[in-house]
Amino acid sequence: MARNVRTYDHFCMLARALELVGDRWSLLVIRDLLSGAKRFTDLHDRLGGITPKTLTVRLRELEDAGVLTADRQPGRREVWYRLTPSGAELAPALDALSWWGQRHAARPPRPGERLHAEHLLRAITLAIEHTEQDPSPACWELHLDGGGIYRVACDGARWSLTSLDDPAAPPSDRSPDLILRADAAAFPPFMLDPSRAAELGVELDGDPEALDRFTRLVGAFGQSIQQQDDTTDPQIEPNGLT
Amino acid sequence: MARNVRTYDHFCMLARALELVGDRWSLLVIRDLLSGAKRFTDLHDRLGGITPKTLTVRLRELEDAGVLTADRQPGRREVWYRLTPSGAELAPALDALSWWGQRHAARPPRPGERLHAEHLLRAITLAIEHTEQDPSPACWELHLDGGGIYRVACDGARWSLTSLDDPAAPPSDRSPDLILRADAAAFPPFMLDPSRAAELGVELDGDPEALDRFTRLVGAFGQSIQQQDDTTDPQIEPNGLT
DNA sequence: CTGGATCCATGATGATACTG
DNA sequence: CAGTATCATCATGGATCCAG
Repeated sequence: MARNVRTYDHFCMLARALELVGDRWSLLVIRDLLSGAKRFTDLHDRLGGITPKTLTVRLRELEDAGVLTADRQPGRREVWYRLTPSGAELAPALDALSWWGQRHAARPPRPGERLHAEHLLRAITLAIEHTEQDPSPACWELHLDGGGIYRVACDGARWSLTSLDDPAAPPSDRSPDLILRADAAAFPPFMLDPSRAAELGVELDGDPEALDRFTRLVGAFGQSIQQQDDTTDPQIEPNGLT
Repeated sequence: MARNVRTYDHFCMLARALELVGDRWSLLVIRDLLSGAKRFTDLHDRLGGITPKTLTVRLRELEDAGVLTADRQPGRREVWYRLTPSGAELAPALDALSWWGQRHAARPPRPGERLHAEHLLRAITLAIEHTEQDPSPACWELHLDGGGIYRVACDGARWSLTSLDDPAAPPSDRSPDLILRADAAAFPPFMLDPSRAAELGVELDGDPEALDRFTRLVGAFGQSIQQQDDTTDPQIEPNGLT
């Protein structure tokens, strides 16, 4: 193999980590695999802007680094990329960086900025995780026409985001207490302003308590984003989501 | 200004964070400022391998990003670079990445690899933080001939690493219970194998309990590093440091 | 001396098109 | 679906030089 590994040559664990996952796009590839395995084109779609060549190179580097594996089943065209246990352990680091970004670089989407449902869901899940006091269990199932199926769940302590399109997605340990159906294109604007549900054709079903909690948590996130613009240093306060 | 900011154009808080601090060398600059303010040449020494041009560009970018500030006191030649509160809040993210590196990419120093006392101290502090059960307060002061002065301290819950060469270093809230004096060159080999203290001319003073704890914690770290080589995927177990 | 700036070489990334 | 191929551009490294 002998891939072109740019080193720092420091005896430093951070430098070592960055040699493995610090290249441009690498952490974003890992981000998109945290919710479950993806195919090459799934990743290419979500990573809008990356060229196929760079994506190929990154996938090979991360495979060499032991962070992900490529499942190439004989007789199937598709290649499913999946995090190894080592790669999955990067979750706390990505969450910490994302949470920093959310507090210091949040702003409403800009025109021309790609807005993928999965990234929006990750931001909301992270905000809830960091701000909701005394979380109770939850299981929301989101069916996005043309955008896949996701599960956002809380086990009573931690929240998680899972892509149910991954053929090996772990089964739920509880049935959904809320189901959302929406067009993939309508989903992001809805999440940023849940009051537009009817206008955007978003269907919500579930028991009243779950619906109320969903609307409250998502609404608080949307407001925290809409309040920010490019000139302020945003600060998300631990309130409003309790 | 209009610096050349390479964007991802994703509505994603991780991508936003990486646009600010994800360039090559950026997180290592922040790492070296976490222990206190540094001058240009201090950073250049610790970042061995970075060119002055790249360091200049990174410092300007991070200043624009609000992560650090440059103190240029009139009448003084030195420029002291210091993290802003926003920059200091990156500590959990850097710790998470470093800890991942320590568990998945640890190995003894390679020939030709730069081994700076500060980076070694950061690795040890992090390992102790993650593995010691029920930490009690501690305050170690390390005087390195030609390598500065550091304080490694525990307040009873969290460990910290502070460079006492920073003219604005926060005062200690307790007097040191252990003082180490060593030549800067002798310090890294000593930390990786504390039994070589006499041979390397390292002086240790303090009360017996503190000395015992220091030797135990540092010894466990050194062994966990020495056990690794480039072929194994290291795993640091939460034991031996209790 | 510190804190850079300048010039050039090279490697990494981007844009676009195409293929097994 | 999962990449390659080609070309252009940009970021980084290496070496040297300079002003306060």
